[in-house]
Amino acid sequence: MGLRQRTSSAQIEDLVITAALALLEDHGVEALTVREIARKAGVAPMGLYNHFGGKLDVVDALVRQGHDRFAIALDQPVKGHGIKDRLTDAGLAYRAFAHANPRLYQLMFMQSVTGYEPSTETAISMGRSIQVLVGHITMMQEQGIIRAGEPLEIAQQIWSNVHGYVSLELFTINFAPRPEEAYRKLLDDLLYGLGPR
Amino acid sequence: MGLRQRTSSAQIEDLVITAALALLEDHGVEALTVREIARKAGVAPMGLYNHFGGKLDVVDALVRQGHDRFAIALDQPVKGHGIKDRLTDAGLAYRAFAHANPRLYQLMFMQSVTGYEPSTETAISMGRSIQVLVGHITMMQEQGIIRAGEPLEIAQQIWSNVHGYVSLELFTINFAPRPEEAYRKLLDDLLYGLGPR
DNA sequence: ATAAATAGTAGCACGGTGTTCTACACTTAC
DNA sequence: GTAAGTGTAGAACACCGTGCTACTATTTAT
Repeated sequence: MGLRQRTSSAQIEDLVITAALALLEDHGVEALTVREIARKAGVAPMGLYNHFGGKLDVVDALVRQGHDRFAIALDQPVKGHGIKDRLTDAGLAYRAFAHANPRLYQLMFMQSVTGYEPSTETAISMGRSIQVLVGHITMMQEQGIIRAGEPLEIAQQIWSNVHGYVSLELFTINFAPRPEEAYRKLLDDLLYGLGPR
Repeated sequence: MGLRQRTSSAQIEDLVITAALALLEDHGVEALTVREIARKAGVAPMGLYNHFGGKLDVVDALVRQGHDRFAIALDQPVKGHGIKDRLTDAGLAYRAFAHANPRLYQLMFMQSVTGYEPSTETAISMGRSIQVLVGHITMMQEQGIIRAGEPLEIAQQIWSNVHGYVSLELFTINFAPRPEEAYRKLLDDLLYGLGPR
C-alpha cells in the first residue's frame, strides 16, 4: 500500500477549527454547537466525529491553537525597549491578546464551556506560555531588577495578577474609571513589589 | 382580601436554592438541571417556573446568596490582629471561601454556566464585597500603611491579584510547589508594592 | 480501464436539556 | 359549601450531542 493522501483531512480539520473560532468570537460559546460548526465549515456534522473525538475535542484543538498563538504574542520584544521593560511589555501584550480574542481567552483560562477540561497535550501548550514568562524573569533577576527567588513562583504571582485583572475586566467587574491606566499602574506596583528590597 | 400566606412560597424558594447549591458543590455545574434541582428540592419542575424566572434565575439567586455570604466572610476581623493585618486577613479569608465553595466561586466570578449573566440586583450584592475591601484600604491609608490614591482603584488591584491566584488554582493551573505559602508571599509582595515609597 | 476500498455525505434516531401547556388535586378564604 | 388560587403530574416542543445506516464520490490497486 502506498502513502495515503491526507491533505484533505488536514484541510478539513483546519476548516473546522477556523469555523469554530469565528463562531465563538462572533456569537459566543452558546453558538458553539456541532451542527453550527459543521454548517459554517461546509462539512457534514459527522465529519466532526471522523476527524475529532467530538465537540469537546474540537474545543480542545481550538484552545491548544490559542495557547500556541498566545505564547508567541508574549514573546514579541518591543523594539527600542530593554530587558527592564520586558515584563511590562509582556503584560501589555497579555491584555491585548485577551481583548483581541475575549471569548477565546475565556475558553482558555476560565471554564466557559461546560464539561470541557484541557487535554494533557493542551496543558503542555499552556506550559509554554509560562516558560516565556520564566525566561523574562530569569533575565531580569540577573540584572538585579527582580529579587531572587524561584522564577516559577514569581511567574505564578505575575500571572495571577495579570490574569485576575483581565478576567475581571472581561466579566465587566471593573470599578476603575480608566481601565488602561489602572492596568499600567498595576503592572508598575507589581514590579515594584517584586523588586529587590 | 386579607393577607396571603406566603410562608410556603418563601420556603419553596429556599428549598430550591439549597438544593441547587448542594447539587452544584456535590456534582458540578453539569448536574444543575431543572429536573434534577426540582427532584432534590422535592418540588415539581414547574414549581421552578412559578417561583423563579427559569433555570438561570435560580442560578442568579444562588450567586446573589453567595455574594452576600462572601461579603460577610471578608469582613470578619481576626481577633488579636490590628488594622495592619486587615488586608492580609481578608486575603486569606477570600481564598478560604473559594476553597470551601469552589464551584460556587466559579459561578460567582467565572462564567461557568453558559448563558448566565448576573442581574443588576446581584451586581449590587457583589459591590458590597468590594466596599468591604475599600473600607479596609481607607483605614490603612490613614495609618500610612498603604500609599495615597483612589481606594477603589487600589481595591481593584488587590482583587485582581487575589482572584487571579485563586481562580488559576481552582483551574489547576498552579505551578508553585507549596500553594498556601506562595499565596502568603503573594499577599506580602502585593502589600509592599502598595505601600508608601 | 476496471474493480475495490475508502472518505465524506445525508438523514434519521436516541436520550437529554430548558421550557411551556394542559388537566387534576389540594389548601385556603369567604 | 363553594370558589379561588397554588402546587402537582405528565405530556409536548424544539434544540442539543451523539451514533447509526445507507448512499455517493473519490481515490487506490490491479
